[in-house]
Amino acid sequence: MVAESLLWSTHVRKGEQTRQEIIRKAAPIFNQKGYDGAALSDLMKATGLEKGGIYRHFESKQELAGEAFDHAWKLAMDARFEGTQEIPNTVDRLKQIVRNFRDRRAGLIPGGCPLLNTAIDSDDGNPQLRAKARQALSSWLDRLQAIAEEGKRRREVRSDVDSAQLAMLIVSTLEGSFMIRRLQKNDGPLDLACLHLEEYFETKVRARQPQTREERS
Amino acid sequence: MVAESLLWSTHVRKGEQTRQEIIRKAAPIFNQKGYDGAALSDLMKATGLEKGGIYRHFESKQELAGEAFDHAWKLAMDARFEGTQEIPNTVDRLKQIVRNFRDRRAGLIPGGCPLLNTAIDSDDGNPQLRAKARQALSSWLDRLQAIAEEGKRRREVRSDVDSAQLAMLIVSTLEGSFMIRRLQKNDGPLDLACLHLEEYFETKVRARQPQTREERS
DNA sequence: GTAACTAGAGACCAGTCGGTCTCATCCAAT
DNA sequence: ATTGGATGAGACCGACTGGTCTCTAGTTAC
Repeated sequence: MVAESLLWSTHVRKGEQTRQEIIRKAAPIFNQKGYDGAALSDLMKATGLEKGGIYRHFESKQELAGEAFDHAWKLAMDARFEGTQEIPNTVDRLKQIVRNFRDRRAGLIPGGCPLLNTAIDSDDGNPQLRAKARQALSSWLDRLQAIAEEGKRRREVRSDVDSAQLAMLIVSTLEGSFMIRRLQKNDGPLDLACLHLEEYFETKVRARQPQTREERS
Repeated sequence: MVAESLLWSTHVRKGEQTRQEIIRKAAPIFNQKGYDGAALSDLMKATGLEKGGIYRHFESKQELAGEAFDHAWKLAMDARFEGTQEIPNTVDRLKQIVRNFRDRRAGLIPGGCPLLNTAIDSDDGNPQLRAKARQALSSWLDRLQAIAEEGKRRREVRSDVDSAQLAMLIVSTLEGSFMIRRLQKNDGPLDLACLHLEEYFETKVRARQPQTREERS
C-alpha cells in the first residue's frame, strides 16, 4: 500500500490513501451483501475505522457504494480483457475474452459479477447506483462491439454480423450462465455457455478466409 | 376472492383466505424490493393490515417471503408453459416456451423474474429463500430437459444433443438477456436472445426429418 | 518547534427494523 | 341468542439503521 504512493512522487494526502483503502475494503461487502445489506457496521469492521473516520471521506453511504462499484467493475473489466489486446485476429480476441470471463476470476472482488449484482440490487430506487450499472454495461458492450467492427473492417468477421447484437449476445449469455453458476455453486453452466459461444463464433461469426490461395476446406 | 372459496364447498377458514391474500399482495413487494428491502411497513400498506394481522398468519417474515416466492414462481411457470402441452412436435414446443418467456409477461408478478431476483437477493445469508430458488431452477430445468428427452425418443431432436445442457443453455440465455433488459429498460436484448435460441434450435437441435421419402433439402 | 490543519474516535440522534403481546371484536357453531 | 375460538389492531420492545457533531490526536508545512 505504501509502494503505490511512492509512484506518485511527493505529496499524497494521507487522507486520500485512507479513502482508497476504504473503497478497496468496502467493495467486497457491497458486492456480496448489496447496498442495503451492507450496513455501516460491516464497513466499519472491514475497514477498522469508526463511523466518523469513514464519513470524513465520503458524503454518504451512496457515494461510497458508487466508488466501490467503480473499483470492482474496473478490476472485472481488466481481468476480462487481460492479454487480449495483442491477439491479432479479432475473432480469436473475442474468444479469449469469453475464456477470460470463465477463467480469470482470481483477484476479482468476491461476490460475483458487480454488474449483475448491482443491476438487480439497484432495480428499485437507488438511481445513482443504477446509472453506474447502466454505464458499466454500455462500456462493456461498446468494447465488444468495437472489436467486432474492427473484425468486419478487416474481413475477419462476416459482413452480415451485427456488431451491436453480437456484443449483446455475448454479454447476456455470459451473465445468465454466471447467475446460474452462482445459484448452483457449480461451474458447469459457465463452461457450457463458453463452449456455446465459441461454437457460435466459429460457425456464424468468423469469416471463411479469403486466403491468399491455398487451403480452402 | 369469494368465488374461489365456493369451489372448496363448505368451510374454508376465513383466516386462510386472508393468508392467501397477504401472499398475493406481498409477492410483488418482495419481488421488486428484495427480502431486506421489503419492510414490514410496506407489507402492511399493501395488505391494509396492521402488524398483528400479518403475524397471526405467518411465523416470520421469512415464512411469508417463502410463500410469496412460491406464488410468484408458480405464476411465472404457468405463463411460460401456457399452451405448450398441446404442441405435438417437441422442438416447436421448446420454441413456444421461449416465445412465451418473451411475450407472456402480463399477469406476472411485477419486478421481473422471481428466480433471477431471488437468486441474487439470497446470495448472502437467507438459506431458506436460497433453497427455494435452487429448487425452482431445478424444476424449470427438469421440465425443459424432459421435453428434450421426449424429443430424442421421438427422433425429433438430434441424438447428439445433451438434454441437460440444452435446458441449461435455454435458461441461462433467457435469464441473462432478461437481466439486461431490465437494466436497459429495452426489449431488444430479449428479442435477440429469442431469435438466437430459435436459430440454434433449427440448426443444432431439430433432427433432419427422416421423411417418408420426399423433400430432402 | 510550533502553528494550522487534517484525520479519526466515539457519543449521540431520530427513525426504522422485525417481532411480541394484550385486548377488543367478529364470526360461526350450537 | 349465546358462547368460544378465530381474527386483527396497535401499543410496545430492544436492536440496529444511516448520519451528525464535537473533541482529541496526529500530520504537515514553515
